[in-house]
Amino acid sequence: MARRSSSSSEVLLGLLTIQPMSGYDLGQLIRISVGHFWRESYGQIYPNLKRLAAEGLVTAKTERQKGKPDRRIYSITGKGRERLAKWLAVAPQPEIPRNELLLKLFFGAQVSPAIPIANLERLVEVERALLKQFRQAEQEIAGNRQYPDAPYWRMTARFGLLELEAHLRWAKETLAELRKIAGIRKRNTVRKEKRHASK
Amino acid sequence: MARRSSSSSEVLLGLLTIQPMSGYDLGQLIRISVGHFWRESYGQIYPNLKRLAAEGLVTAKTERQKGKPDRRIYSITGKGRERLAKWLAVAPQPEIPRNELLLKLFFGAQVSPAIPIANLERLVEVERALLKQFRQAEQEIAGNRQYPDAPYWRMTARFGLLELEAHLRWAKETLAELRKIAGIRKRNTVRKEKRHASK
DNA sequence: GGGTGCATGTAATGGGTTACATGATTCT
DNA sequence: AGAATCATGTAACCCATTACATGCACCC
Repeated sequence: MARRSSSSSEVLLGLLTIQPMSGYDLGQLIRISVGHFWRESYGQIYPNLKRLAAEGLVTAKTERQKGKPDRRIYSITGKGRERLAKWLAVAPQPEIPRNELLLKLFFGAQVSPAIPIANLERLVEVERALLKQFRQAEQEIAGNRQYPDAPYWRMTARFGLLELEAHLRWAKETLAELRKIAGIRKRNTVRKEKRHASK
Repeated sequence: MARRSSSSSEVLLGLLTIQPMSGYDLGQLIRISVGHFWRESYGQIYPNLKRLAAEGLVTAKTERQKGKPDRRIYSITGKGRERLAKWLAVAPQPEIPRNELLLKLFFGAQVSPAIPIANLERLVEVERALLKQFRQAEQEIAGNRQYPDAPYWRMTARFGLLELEAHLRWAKETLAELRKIAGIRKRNTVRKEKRHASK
């Protein structure tokens, strides 16, 4: 059967250890806290919360609001914490994520070098912006001595930082190589044109 | 509708530019060439080849063998090359892959530091082995001046190498920090025990 | 004799995203 | 007036992996 144990409910349990929250809150928090290595859509969050409640891993209470829709606030239970701890102890098996940029680069010879160059330049732009955000965020978390979780949060942030830096270094060296290839191709083209002209 | 254009057929087209191949061959080749950033299962390859043939992007002929099952050999057509080129020109949008190891580390405070430490040590082992393979493979591709694709293959291999190195550096520094945390926790535990004993 | 490799294919299953529905409030 | 935010939820769809089916040959 090999159920592809998805960890989609476990993120919810994990974040609920910080404090009780609604599904909507969880969605927000996922984006800003673990967003650089984990995504969850609401189409996944809401049904999973229901399942967790049915299993007794979380409890829910409805909070009425004026002008705004009701909120369902979920809290993790003792049983939920046990489940979380058990999941944490299972060694994560290494996954190979798909990387479309690399795949396209792999077939780069099929098109003009201008195309992989443009793709890489776009990547550099995006990642440079991300890097800036990251360094700022790191500073903010750095001073945080409140939560016992803070050191762990810093470690994952640091991962993102180092990976980004590695990507940028690679992109820089790769762009240089691609431009060299483009240069050679251009010179060849020019030479061919000259030959044609002088013929 | 937003069809999540999956690039699953495009890998096949791309690899078929190297030479005509069977679905089985494609599966093998995917694993050894782009395997470190792209996976494809046979349950995906065979139906996709059929679809590509129906669209006229590849042609197929059956090759009889003695003792072994027949092979269906696929070749890319002119139309297929066009499709591939068009796909290559579309800028890949950055994807955020899920990383279970990081997710578990993020919630590391919920359990004994021994657990994230063990997870990281396992990662280091696996990635060190991979790194060795990578360096060997790089050497082999390095001398390859045959294919015009070779430079591009080298670039993607280099990406894998730099990323692995970054991961290992991060793991090393993170393990050190985790061990420090484990040490402090141990000392505290000891002190508490002493206090209890002297009480 | 039993495992592994070659080779193709389909069906079951399940994870996950996107789109849609609803509706009040607040900002531009 | 119209867009965005808050808030929950469901249905449609899609993509992908896994399991299963078949069958011969080769090696230990």
